[in-house]
Amino acid sequence: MTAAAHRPATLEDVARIAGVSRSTASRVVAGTGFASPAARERVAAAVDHLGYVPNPAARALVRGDGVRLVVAVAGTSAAVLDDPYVHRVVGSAARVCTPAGVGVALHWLPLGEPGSLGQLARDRSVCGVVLVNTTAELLDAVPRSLRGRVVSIGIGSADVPSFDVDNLSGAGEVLRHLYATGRRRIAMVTGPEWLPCSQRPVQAYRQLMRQAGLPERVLPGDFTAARGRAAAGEALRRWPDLDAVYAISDETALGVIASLRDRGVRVPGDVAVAGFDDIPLAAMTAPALTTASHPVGRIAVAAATAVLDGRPAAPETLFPSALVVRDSA
Amino acid sequence: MTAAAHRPATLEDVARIAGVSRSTASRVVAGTGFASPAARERVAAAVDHLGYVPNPAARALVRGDGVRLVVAVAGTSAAVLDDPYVHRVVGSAARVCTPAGVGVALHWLPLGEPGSLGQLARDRSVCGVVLVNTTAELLDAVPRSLRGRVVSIGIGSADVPSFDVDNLSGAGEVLRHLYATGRRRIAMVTGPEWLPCSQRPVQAYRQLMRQAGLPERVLPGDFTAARGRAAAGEALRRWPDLDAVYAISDETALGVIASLRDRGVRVPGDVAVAGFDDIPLAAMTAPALTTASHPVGRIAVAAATAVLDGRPAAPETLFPSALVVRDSA
DNA sequence: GTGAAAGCGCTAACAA
DNA sequence: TTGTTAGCGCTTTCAC
Repeated sequence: MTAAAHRPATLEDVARIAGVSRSTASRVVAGTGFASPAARERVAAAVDHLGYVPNPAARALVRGDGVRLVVAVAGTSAAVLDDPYVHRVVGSAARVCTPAGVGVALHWLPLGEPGSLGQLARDRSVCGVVLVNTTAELLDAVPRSLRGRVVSIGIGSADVPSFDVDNLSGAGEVLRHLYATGRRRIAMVTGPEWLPCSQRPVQAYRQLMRQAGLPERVLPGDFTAARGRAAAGEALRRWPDLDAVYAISDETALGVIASLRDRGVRVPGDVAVAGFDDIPLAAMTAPALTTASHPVGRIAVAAATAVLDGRPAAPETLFPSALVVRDSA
Repeated sequence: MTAAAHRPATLEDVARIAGVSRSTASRVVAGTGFASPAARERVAAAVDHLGYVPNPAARALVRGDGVRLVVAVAGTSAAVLDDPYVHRVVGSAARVCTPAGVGVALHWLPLGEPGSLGQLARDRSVCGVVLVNTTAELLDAVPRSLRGRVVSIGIGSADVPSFDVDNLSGAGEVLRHLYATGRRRIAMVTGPEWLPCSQRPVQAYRQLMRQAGLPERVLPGDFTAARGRAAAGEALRRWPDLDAVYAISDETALGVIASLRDRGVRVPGDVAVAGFDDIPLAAMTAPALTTASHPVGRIAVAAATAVLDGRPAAPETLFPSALVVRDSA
């Protein structure tokens, strides 16, 4: 790697220096096809000498396989793109895509406008799509041409493999823990109503409550701490005998705790609170948060890798969620 | 926008349908150069009819301007790429780059291996670089060929415009607040020692302590909550008369508070604790965290936009940091 | 095993 | 104002 040539080297330069044709140079650089050991060596030397770096855009153009992986987030407003969860997904995806010479783009998918997916499908620079917060409606609108290069973090469909945390059993574990520690008046703060993947934990909740003959108390949420604050007040007002709150996000749970504290309700003494995600700060709060783990990074990596590889993925890949018992419940 | 043609339309198709040449179609689609109103209209109709989406990769190839914006994070290990702060930067950058047809890539820049920047400079698919956690050494190693398309979030140089929070005055404000509320034995938990942009707050600290005739007590940190826990113990051991801790990240501050609480030290009664960033959860903890705001998203957006635009940016753009007084100090 | 040639989708001179 | 021509950097048949 020589000092910066002012114009970055191209494969043509490499070929010339190595005394071979561009085709041969291409074969050894891309590691595809045949080449004599001698040629191999001389090309390698030239690459090294020139500090040659292949241009993924040119390669993608000729092979027709795109240079951008799109993370497409469904939601009611573009504000969903500011969500910390989304940023974690994008960050992890970017890390995986970099070695492949692929960049990550971040799109908002307006609910009820499934047409925006067609746009992505017709953009030849898009090598694939990772859907986040999908709905059944959106899944149905996935164009044929996207098949095999689209996956979903959340619910999936026949055409769209899904990667998600096993939130059904995760929720079950948390709820059983609440029950086992004597809680009987358990309220749940859910995710947005339109979001299918937040329905699973609700199912788990309803089922368990029914089995145990306990009242079902569900409050809609949106994963934010602010909503947690509000929900706690509402819960207390509607159900004064409340002895536990299960929130579907750690942020929300912390909001619940903050609100409870402000009102002089002790946690976990009077009311136990549990969350979902196990964010790093969950261990630092007072009381430390009881929650269930959520390997967002690993899920995003798996989803992005599946798109990049282009191999047919399993219809559903579930990542385990583990109960983490701390102080709040 | 017709139902999905199986093969996405190209400019050629648009031109044919519109009955014009490819160049004319290109001119009206790209909005560059002349075209008669008639041509304009027919091309627009064809685009609409075909659902044509331009291929940014092809465009970038011919214009020589790259399809990826690289977020390059310096650090001692690749683990820096998992940092929530980095993810926020990547997420915000991705959002800005998407309309331009540019994807975001995430690179680790090993400390002491400035050569890795050359690699990026020679990759023609890279339209620009946003440096994060830069050092002077790295800045000096920025290749000429990157000039005009590289910026830094953190310290800058003659060739690299910097975008950063005004952490000097932010830190000053926090420290003055601590002093004004009667704290006199103030310890500071800093960022990594090799990281220049975390030195500014330390300067502010040392200067203020000196002016006030107070002891200087600095502990190295790494922005994590875990380090905060450890640092609190260390501080208590070395300086039993401690009455305040100023941590350079909210996570660290929350770790400090957790550790203090475990040891029976009351916050803010015995020891006040302040942080830096104002993460959303800072308002939810007990006690709620006193801190200074840090508009990471806006900074990242400005940095990415500057790279994308390619216009010469001001050598230094400072974003204001505001003191947020809550309960912990 | 290797090279010549064609072309991915697009833009930018240049001519008409 | 428009079309023709020549590529951008790379991969990939297809002959040799």
